Amino acid sequence: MSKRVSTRTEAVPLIAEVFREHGYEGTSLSLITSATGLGKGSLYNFFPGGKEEMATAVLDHIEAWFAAHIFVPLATAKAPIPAIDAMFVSVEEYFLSGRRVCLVGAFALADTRDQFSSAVRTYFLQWLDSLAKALVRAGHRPAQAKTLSEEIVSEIQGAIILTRALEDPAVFRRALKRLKELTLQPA
Amino acid sequence: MSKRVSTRTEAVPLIAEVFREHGYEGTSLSLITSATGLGKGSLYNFFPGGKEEMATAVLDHIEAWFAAHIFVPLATAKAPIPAIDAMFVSVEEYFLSGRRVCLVGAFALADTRDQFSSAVRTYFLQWLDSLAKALVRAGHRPAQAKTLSEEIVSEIQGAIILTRALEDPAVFRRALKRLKELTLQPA
DNA sequence: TGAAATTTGTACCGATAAGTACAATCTTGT
DNA sequence: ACAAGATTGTACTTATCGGTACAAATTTCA
Repeated sequence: MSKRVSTRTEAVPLIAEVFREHGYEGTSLSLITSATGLGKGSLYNFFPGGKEEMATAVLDHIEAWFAAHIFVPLATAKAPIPAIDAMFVSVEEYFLSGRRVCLVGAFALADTRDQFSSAVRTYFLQWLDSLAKALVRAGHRPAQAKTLSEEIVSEIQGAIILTRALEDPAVFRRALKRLKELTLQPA
Repeated sequence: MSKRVSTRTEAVPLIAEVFREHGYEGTSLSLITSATGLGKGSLYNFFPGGKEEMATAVLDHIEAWFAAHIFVPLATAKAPIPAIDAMFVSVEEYFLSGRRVCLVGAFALADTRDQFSSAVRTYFLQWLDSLAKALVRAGHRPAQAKTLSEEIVSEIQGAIILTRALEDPAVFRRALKRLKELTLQPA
């Protein structure tokens, strides 16, 4: 249980995992304490705003990770195809072939959507935008790139749900394979 | 708030809506009381097993609705194409163009997945299976029908997430349109 | 109508929630 | 070494949670 952690920075990814597993409402400070080894004193020292500030920190951390590993490469890499391929690899690893929940997606479904609407919206807008940019550079027409990026991001989210529902990671891998092929056929 | 309801049967859809809006953990008996007008006495009279039995009743109710309106027509209708078209119409209406959460999908993401794993699994298996059957009758090859049904069900779930994240029902409608076109092209 | 059974409001239970207060303990810079 | 500041464990508060007990009210039906 306790990972014995001692800084705010180290705590954030562990807290993220608690939110992923239990959702925002289902996450209690005692769960966070047992996941991090941090007592209330430390937690409220690191996050004076309590649970809400922890969730914000987690969402920031997630966005930073995706920006660095996915959004920026997609939007700026010279070669778009390798960047798109790398996205699919990162996505498969990050979401553990669909067994690991996308916290931002989960927040979009619950009533946390309203509380964290800006972070949720930004995350998906950045993903859609950067992916569409890469698709355009890969030879797709702008309108098609927009449609295609929406399809890809949607289906990644849906494939996580279906994978977890059926407890079969092959569902997720098949979805990624299908989506990857879609990116290779500029009309 | 209070809809003033007086039977178990009438209560179930109202309770379903509470679960959809707040998730399982976020749903409290007091929320259910204010949504239905039923006090604890009545609630525990109708649902002796408490919150868990309410969720089970809700899941059963949802499955029955989908079976009657979607799964059975898909699996048995003489003409598969109209049944598939009707599915898309029903889905768009039922999920309010993506603004309304799919409770079963949401349960698959949270740790409720374990508690209600059988209901969650069955719902999606029935959907996949009945849709694949219709696609086969519509001229798709069995393997392709299976893949395609997985793609359709996944993306419907993902489109709900994306629609809610961006607060833009057009996302959902575009996804449905795209998916519908996919069903019309047997290879 | 009146007895039996069902239904329901209310008071209560222990557990746990988020958050606060603060003294004790550690770090740190000099 | 030692004072100032940051950090943290512990005890506490208030609120709410899911659930139980049960008497009062209502319905049922002979």
